[in-house]
Amino acid sequence: MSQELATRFDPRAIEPQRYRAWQEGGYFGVSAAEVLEGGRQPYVIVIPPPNVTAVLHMGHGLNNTIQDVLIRWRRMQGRASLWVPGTDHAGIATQNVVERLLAEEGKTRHDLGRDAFVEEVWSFVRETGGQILEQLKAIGSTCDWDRTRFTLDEELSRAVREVFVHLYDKDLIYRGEYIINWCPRCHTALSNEEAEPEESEGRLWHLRYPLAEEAWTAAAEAAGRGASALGRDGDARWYLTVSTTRPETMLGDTGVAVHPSDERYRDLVGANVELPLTGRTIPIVADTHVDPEFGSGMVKVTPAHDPNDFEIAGRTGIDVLNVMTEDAHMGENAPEAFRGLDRFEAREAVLAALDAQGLLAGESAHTHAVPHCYRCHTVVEPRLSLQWFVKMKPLAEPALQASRDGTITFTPERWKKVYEHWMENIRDWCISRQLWWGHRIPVWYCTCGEVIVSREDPTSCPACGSDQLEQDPDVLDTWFSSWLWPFSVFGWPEENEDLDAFYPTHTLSTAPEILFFWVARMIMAGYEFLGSPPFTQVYLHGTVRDAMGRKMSKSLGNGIDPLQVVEMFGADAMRFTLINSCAVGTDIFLDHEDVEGSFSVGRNFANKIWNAGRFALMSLGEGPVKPLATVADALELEDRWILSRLNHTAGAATENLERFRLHEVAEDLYHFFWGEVCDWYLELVKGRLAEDAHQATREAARTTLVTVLDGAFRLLHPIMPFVTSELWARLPWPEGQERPEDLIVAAWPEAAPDRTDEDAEALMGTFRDLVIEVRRLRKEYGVAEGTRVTVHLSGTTPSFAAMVAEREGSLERLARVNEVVTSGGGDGVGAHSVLHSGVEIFLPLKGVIDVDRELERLRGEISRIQDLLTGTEKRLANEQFVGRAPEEVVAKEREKARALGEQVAKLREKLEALEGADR
RNA sequence: GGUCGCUUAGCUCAGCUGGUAGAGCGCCACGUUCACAUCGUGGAUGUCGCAGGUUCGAGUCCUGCAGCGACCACCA
Repeated sequence: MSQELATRFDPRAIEPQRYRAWQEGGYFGVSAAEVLEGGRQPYVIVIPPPNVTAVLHMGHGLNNTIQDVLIRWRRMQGRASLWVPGTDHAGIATQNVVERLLAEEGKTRHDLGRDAFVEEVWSFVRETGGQILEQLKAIGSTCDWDRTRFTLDEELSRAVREVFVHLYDKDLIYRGEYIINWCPRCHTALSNEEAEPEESEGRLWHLRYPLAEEAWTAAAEAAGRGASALGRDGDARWYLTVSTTRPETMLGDTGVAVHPSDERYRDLVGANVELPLTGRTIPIVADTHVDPEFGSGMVKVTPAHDPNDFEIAGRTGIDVLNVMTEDAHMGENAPEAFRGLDRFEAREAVLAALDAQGLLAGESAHTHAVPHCYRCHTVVEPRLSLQWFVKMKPLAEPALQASRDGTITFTPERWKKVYEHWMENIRDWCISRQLWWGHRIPVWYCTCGEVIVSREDPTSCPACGSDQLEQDPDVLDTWFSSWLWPFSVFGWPEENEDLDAFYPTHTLSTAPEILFFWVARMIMAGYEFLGSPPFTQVYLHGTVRDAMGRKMSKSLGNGIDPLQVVEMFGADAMRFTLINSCAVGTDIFLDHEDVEGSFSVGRNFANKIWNAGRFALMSLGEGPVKPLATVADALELEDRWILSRLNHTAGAATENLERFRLHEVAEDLYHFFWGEVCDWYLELVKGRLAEDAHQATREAARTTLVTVLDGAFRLLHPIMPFVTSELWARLPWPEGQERPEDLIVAAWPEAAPDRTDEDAEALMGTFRDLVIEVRRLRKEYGVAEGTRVTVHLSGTTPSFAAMVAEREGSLERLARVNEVVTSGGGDGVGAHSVLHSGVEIFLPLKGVIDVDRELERLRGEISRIQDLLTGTEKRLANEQFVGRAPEEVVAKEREKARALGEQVAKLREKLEALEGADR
């Protein structure tokens, strides 16, 4: 049967069938009964739901591979391992996609109207949405697909509605006028997290505001005290100077502020200022927000267009005047000359108008961070508007406590601090979005003024009985459904068995970028609505970046398509490469211009596993395999050694998985399989597996090989499920031992202290030393590959000598040694060396290599290098050179001299070894 | 400005509780011995950012300095 296996691993030939077989075997699904009645311990992960319109990218590839590794590992441990999949309706993102499609037909969403547009989005989502879940199957994800959820499902919408009403009834949801981040293009509010600041070179303009005449006397005195904001037009009017990066907002100024303890301006507080271009008069007020040290210590206050200024207005009682429309054009409150202008046009116009009146004092360069819309990149406009908010402070308390007392852990741990810092300074959450796609806010307004917040759609007003109710037009922030995900997927608020069995979940794996957006809010929701944490371990993985360190993204075109990688090298290769690169807390670098190079580690390893398995299956033959216990007496050193190593590796793998040290798991398994099983065990055991080998030793080797491969495949399975299960399924099985029906549910190997064999490990270590040293000496002295050599050892211990005597066949095979003399000796021409164990090696070379020719070659080499060295030393002795050449050149020359000197010394040593002895 | 983190081989990074510096990729040489050239064997390359300190011993702990980065908050 083994002849069927190709010499190269071809993942396309096995992966799809394997996945189908698992699905048909029903290995992904877990029922509540298994936990509640069967007593199985659950292990649950809810997937971070990708956007319903998303296409798999490498970030998903990484995150979902991590989750699948954990899920598969726990499943093998016997846990009721459940991974719940699903997608997110992704408000703005999805609406944008459909709006763009409409735009291609020259239509806007307004042309369709709300209901038709939402229906359009639905049909788009039904047709093309969720393809990412299909793509997850190609990378091997073992989600329980029967539990797939969507944040707009009826069940989940019920949870959203319940939560809104619950919070509203607790006075934790309120509606208020606030300055929010507004995207004038998307026409919606953005949370702080959705407004992405970007450093930009801006300008700071200095504007002059004339003081009302009655304040001139005070102004003159203030100027005498060093009030730098004050100035005068010759002998005429007094004015003050304020600075701004957004001059157009001055049209909405309703005050000028100074710090209350700023002595310079104390007499001017309460005085009036004539606001240019508007004909309005505004007061000077005192507020602690002003930094007396910055600029002139005087600030223009625009409450409707700046969050800080809005707060100043709240404290000082000055007016709030909105001069812009929702498109960020100048609105009806702006002077007629500017009305209708876009904000940037208005900026120019205002500057020109001020300049014309001599009120522009100048400008200076100014670097500051300007927030942009995370979706469309438009400059965000702070905007006064009526929005719904959640009071977060009360929700944050238990969620903060959970981190502090260790109920919830963060990996890497540094995120704990970041999380706690954010929670301690939490702000209210603006949850309304001016979109059509999403959960409609469950609030109705009656003409009588009554506000109805209800779990069911009301038909009439409970206050006046009118049926003229109007629902709030806004929808909820996408995260308002996402934060309920860990329990809404199990049917909450309905009491049910799934919830009992699977909530709280265990691990949440995601990117640190959404720690605040999502993770923190889920924790708060868990405590508020179910009184318990939604999960107990938060694992935050790194970002996938390109060779230049840039985040992989569609817009930069530097992404690598995971499906392409699967097509080229297989899912196993991709999974291994990703896990092998994700050391805790570090980002992953892949080169999109060299996909093959990026994934060669995984591809090569998968191929290595395949070929080792292929060889083993061929060598094992068809006959029955004996159980380990029955061949115990016939085990050879290498058998005991590799079984001990397997045990050790299993222990390390378990420990590292528990601590999310996935990179270490991958690396350890790679070295165990390649560096120990393949490089040593298989090589050592080849002779013993031959048909004509001694029966007892052959059976011991067969049993050990099966045991080791079984163990190795189990350990590798979570990371490389396809190649391992394909080979595992073909392994012959020890007689009388029960064989699990599939590797995917085979028991995870747990380490046992009594399976560690210290003696075997130590002896094997010295044996490996010996082989490596002989190989090295052979190469160094140019012994031809096929030539056999004799090895003399002195200073051996009896056990070492015995071990070597037993391993002569192996030494022949591994190092082309035809005889080992352990009684010391070893005179004559040859190579000497000392092992770590202190044993001395002598390799006679007389008759093995042409000593005279080697001597001649060495002498030639030495004189050649000596010439180079002499030249270099001459240069270094030359004062002209050392004095005038650039320092780095001289340093390089010194380095060269040192290296050459070392080389010569080494060659001389070798020469002496060959010459010294009498031949 | 605040907080956190990073600086180890040409590149990307491991090195978890202090005990003789590691991996992958790349590089050099040799190799068609029947699992694998997506391979084998051997090799070269590091004053572990700089300066101090604790210790028998420090890449690992402490202090300072320099450079880089992330996040948060932003000063008009």
